[in-house]
Amino acid sequence: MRAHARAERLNDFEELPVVPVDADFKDRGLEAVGFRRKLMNWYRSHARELPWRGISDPYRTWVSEVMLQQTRVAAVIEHYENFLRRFPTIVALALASEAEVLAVWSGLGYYRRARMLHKAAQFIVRERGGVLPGTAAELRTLPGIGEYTSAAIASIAFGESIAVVDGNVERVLLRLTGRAEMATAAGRAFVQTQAAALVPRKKVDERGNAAGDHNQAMMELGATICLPRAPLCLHCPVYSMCRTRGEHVTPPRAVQKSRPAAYLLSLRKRGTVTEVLLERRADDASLMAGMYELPPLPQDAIQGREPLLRVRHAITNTNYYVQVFAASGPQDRGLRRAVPAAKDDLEWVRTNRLGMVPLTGLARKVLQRLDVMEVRPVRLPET
DNA sequence: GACGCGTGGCT
DNA sequence: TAGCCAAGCGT
Repeated sequence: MRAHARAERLNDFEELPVVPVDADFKDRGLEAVGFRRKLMNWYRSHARELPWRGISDPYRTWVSEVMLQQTRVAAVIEHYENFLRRFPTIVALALASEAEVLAVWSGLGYYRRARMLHKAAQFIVRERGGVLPGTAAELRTLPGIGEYTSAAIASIAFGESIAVVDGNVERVLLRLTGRAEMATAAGRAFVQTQAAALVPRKKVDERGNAAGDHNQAMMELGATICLPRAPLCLHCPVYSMCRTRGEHVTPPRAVQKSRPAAYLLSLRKRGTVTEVLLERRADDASLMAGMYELPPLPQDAIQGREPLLRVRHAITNTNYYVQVFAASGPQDRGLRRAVPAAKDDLEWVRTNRLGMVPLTGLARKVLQRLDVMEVRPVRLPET
């Protein structure tokens, strides 16, 4: 599929400015000094202000990098501050239960990340006196920290001169070097070499953390300018060095599927407290194991009934069209009996405790939307 | 090396 | 409405 970025983004212009390509870097590689200068000048005036920028606590950098794996910045911002208020240090995280950690992570997705972050914190406290390792090689051995995250933490938090290659950097470098379609093993190896050649060698420059800032600038360029579908080439600081300039194909996306889903909302009063019926997902479930959700209802149980709420919920490539049915009155006993779950998997939970329960994102969304749960779910320890 | 793992705002 | 998108990791 052709990228139409050029035409779409040039409404007010006759054509792109004609700028000669700096050098024949398709074979020789990008000219590093000039590239870095252009990139960093742009980054210093255009970098987004994000809560994890300009901090000096490696633990916070670690948390932010794990949260950012495959996750939008906006979603991370919503959880980052909350998480760090609840678990301000590695020790605090290590001492928490896994359920507490998952409860704060609820809604961020990829819950394995939270479990591995928790396990790594416990390992660090047990084996390393609570101190995060300071090199990429050591970080790489921790659960949940792979090639990308180890390089990101090492360069951003500790100034190590090591190249970071994420999806953004890969896209930027393939396009810059005229290999935009080379999404192969050879292409990735080429990108790694290019990225390594561009990282500043000096640990610290007159502006601060040379390698960490460079890496963040590369990613920022991919995230805000060199976009996957429609790159904003007119705003690109290294346009003059680019071989493709928006003229390249973009890979097709996976097709989306739609599926119906139905859940039961069952509330009961116990004196002054309200309780909601939740179902705990199996520990061996492939998706969201051990987390809590509203009890699912079979489709044939909801025929002819009006839902209390309709929401859409997207999981990977499937859009779930979700209906929630209330069973608060005695007339709805039939609906409650239609829940196929085993009794052991069902649990009445006080609504004022929902913030401490590891809910699935969908359960959290539904309970908040129906005012069963506060929007601010995290309860701080009594201060 | 391929696959499975979540999410929700935007259009 | 339904499709698109976005800072990886482990097996």
